[in-house]
Amino acid sequence: MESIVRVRFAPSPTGYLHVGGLRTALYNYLFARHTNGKFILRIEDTDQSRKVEGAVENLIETLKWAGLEYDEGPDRDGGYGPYVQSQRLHLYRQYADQLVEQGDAYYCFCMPERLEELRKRQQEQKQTIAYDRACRNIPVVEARKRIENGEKHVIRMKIPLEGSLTFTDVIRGDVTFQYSVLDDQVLLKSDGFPTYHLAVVIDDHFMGITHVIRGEEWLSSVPKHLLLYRYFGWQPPVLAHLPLLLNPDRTKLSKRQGDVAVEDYRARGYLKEAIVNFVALLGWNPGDDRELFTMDELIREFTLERVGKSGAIFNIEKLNWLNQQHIRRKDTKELAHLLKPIVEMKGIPLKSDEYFCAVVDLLKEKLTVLNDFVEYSRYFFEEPSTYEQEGIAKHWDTDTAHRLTVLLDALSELDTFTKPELEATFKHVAEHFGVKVAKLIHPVRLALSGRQVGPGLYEMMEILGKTTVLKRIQRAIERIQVSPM
RNA sequence: GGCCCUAUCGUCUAAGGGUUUAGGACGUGGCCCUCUCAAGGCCAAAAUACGGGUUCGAAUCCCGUUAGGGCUACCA
Repeated sequence: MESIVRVRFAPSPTGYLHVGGLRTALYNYLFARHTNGKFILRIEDTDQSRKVEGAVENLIETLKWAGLEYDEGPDRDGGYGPYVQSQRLHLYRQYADQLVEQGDAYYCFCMPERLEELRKRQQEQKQTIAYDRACRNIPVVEARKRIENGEKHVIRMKIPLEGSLTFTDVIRGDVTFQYSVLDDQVLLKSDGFPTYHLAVVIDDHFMGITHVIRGEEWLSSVPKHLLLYRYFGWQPPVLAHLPLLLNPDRTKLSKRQGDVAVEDYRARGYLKEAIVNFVALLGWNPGDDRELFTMDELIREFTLERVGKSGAIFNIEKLNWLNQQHIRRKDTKELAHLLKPIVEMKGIPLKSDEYFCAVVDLLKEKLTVLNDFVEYSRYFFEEPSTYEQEGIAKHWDTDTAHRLTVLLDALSELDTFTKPELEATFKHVAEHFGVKVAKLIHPVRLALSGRQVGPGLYEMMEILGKTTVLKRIQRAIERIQVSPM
């Protein structure tokens, strides 16, 4: 069957992909995949003053990293291109002119300074802030003459002077606006670029967009868009306005109150699986108690009907937990592949792939973020440079030195250096001294890793290998004897 | 200021008029397990913003208040 659903993610390239943007993109993506529709990426770069070099590439890279593959976009033509608004300028001009021709829009020659002053005055007098429609009644013939004379101008849409408009939003239900509170919105700026409102309507129409799924900040401009659809005689898409993502203090999620760029989370060692899972759950739930989802499961379960209405705070604690869960579930080889560059970047000498995987397998259940691995695993790759002070005080004394010496002898006798033999040896030596095995384990862990906490000691020893283990215990004994606590 | 949206544990949320002593998860506290740390298991504290209706019955429907948010640009 031919697919009919077409949705788009339409960001402005102002720098990086925001986590709120990621969620919008994700919901669009999930909806498209769930309905066997198309997911389209469109770049909304109509504000020349906010252009940021490399932002588009960065956006695309992050989107792909997160696993949101689009069917059509700037670098993937689907016959509805171009997918960058600055390359569609002729279209906007043409349709803006058509609206003027029809009498649904007009040329406006008001200078920014006058508008600024108007706003200021309205604000002081506590009036509704809106354009006073000074140019609305200039005859088109006269306006054209002024344009020919080189006068700067914009094109504004005509809002009906009275009446109201009601529309249905999939998430919010029926919403009504009085025309009287709407402004004669600028559609085409004096630099020939369209404003968002004109461009979004024209592009969504010509790209065959069936469902507009975007942030709630757009809800109040819906009447303007719907009016444009009516002026053009086009069928408007289904609308779904998503609740906003919030800072811990309930203001709109922003920089300065923590990271908002997806790439920052990526750099801090969060898995794409965890981030996707997490933002999916911010405003949507499957209707039961499940919380851990793969992308495929999200695609299967996602519906707009289960999207909530209220804003959600971006809570890092839950993300940490999800990241931990996804790390534990990840295949060791894949995880090792992700971890390797992080460790390499710190200049830590890696050993064989086999050795590295063994370490990853042992430590993966202890990681909250990937970057934790660097410090958790360091002693597997290089000699510990220091021993934790508290550990020395707690676990190392002259008695220990004596016990370790005996243990060292016993260990050096071992032919196979695996958990069962190690366990038996420790038990045996502990019994010989009449102490608990813990009395040996803790000092040895400190000797081998320099730390008080870590994975199971026998597993650790198995990976480190006999030679390294004996060497490090010997070194610890010497250290204790030099400066006994 | 005006318009619009929203309102259940600290946080994410379930419950779509009776199945509810309002369920789950994160986080927090306790216990168990245990060589440490995690993980895991068990337990606990923790919410329907407030006030009116409608109804035999309201977290759920209506109105108001309050609070928060969004919009109010030749930004998106």
